[in-house]
Amino acid sequence: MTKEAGKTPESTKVRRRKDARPAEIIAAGISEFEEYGFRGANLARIAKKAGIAKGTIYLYFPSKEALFLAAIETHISSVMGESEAGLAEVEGTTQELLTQLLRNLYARFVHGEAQALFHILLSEGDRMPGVISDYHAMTVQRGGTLLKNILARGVERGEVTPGPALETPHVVIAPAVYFAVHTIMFKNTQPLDYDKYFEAHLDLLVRGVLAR
Amino acid sequence: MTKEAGKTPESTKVRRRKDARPAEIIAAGISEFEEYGFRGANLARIAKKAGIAKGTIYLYFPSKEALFLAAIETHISSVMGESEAGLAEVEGTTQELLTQLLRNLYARFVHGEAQALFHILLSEGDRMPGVISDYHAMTVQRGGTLLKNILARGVERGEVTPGPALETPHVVIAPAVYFAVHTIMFKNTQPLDYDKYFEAHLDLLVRGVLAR
DNA sequence: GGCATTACTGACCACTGGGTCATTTGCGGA
DNA sequence: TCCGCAAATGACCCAGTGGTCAGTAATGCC
Repeated sequence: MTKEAGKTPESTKVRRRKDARPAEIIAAGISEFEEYGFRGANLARIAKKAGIAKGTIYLYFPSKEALFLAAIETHISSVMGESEAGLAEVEGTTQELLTQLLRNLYARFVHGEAQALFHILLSEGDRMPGVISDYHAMTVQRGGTLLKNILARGVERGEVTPGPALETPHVVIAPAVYFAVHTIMFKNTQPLDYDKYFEAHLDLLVRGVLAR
Repeated sequence: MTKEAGKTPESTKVRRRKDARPAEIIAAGISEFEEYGFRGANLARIAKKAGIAKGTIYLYFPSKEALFLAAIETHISSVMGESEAGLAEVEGTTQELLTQLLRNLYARFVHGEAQALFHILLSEGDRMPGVISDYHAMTVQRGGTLLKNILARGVERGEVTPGPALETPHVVIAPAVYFAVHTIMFKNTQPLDYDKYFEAHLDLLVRGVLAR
């Protein structure tokens, strides 16, 4: 998902484009950081991807860390912005809402770029508590609230039976995170069957496991 | 979790102990790799922890990578060995078995050293497909089989209702993995309440979420 | 066209850290 | 006690990389 995306098409000629640079550098940075993480990322390579000299990066960002922060920040809002599409508004049974929410979650989290971001933050989040907080707010926090609302409404409608699991909605989406983790670790050796897994996840939510 | 653990108590005196060295170096390596991961680990620091000179490491291991592999291998079998204690043998209802299995899982995975191992492999597993395979076999594979047996027996007893979730037992333990992931990422900023979470997990298994 | 401004360059610096090896030192045997 | 070997040392080597800066050239103004 990288390659020669945003460089001047023709020319080995130098161009002065002060206002376009930062975004280009950030784009190159995102692709680099996604692929190699923070430590593994290489400034010379980022410069190459952006079609500029290494020194130019330092005209716009004071350090590798600063570029990383800017890139992550940009990436988070881009990735999260997409998934904004008002879910809570949709009418339907709780099961329909949940299914839709989960499909959406899996789509971005398992196949999309959200997974790379997750991987980076999981691996190297220690170095940037601020970013971690933002990330938490935009994912866990927001998703949790949304889920709680859906479930609360479900209880009112008699579609959901109250219980501890509703106050800790984490457990409801946990299997999706597990799927992402499993994919990251084992995709090359022991990949999971997506359809089966998704069905099992839904089944768990619908009826639990133990007979009553 | 490191510090001056396993060095010769007294002395700045050099000692020749060919047979004890590898284990000491591995021990120091484990602690270092746990704290910094592979890339972040520093050979000089490992040597210091082991109470030897850097060069000595290379008398026993040809490279940083080799030491890492040896350390991980040792660590995996130590961590996994502990949890061997035959669970499948215990008599009791399916719910009791599941509860016990989960308690055990949480205990090692959330508080124990298994989490550090998980974190390393998740972050830097790409570089070592062999280790990843081993890890998969010793955790996912084995745990999955165990869980399938428990659930199958539960079905026979009429304690478990059959369904897709039983063929993908991943979803059953997924919340535990989620907890570990959440802990790794957010322990300093947004820690979860363990007891509540555990209860919610169990609740999910017992009765699902949606009313029938 | 000439000039001032400044975006841009890339050779260079400084430092880190994995890996080497000539030298030193502990130790067992004669 | 002395010798020879192998264990251990740590100064050194060098590749990789974040960061610098004197010089270059694009651009806009007169």
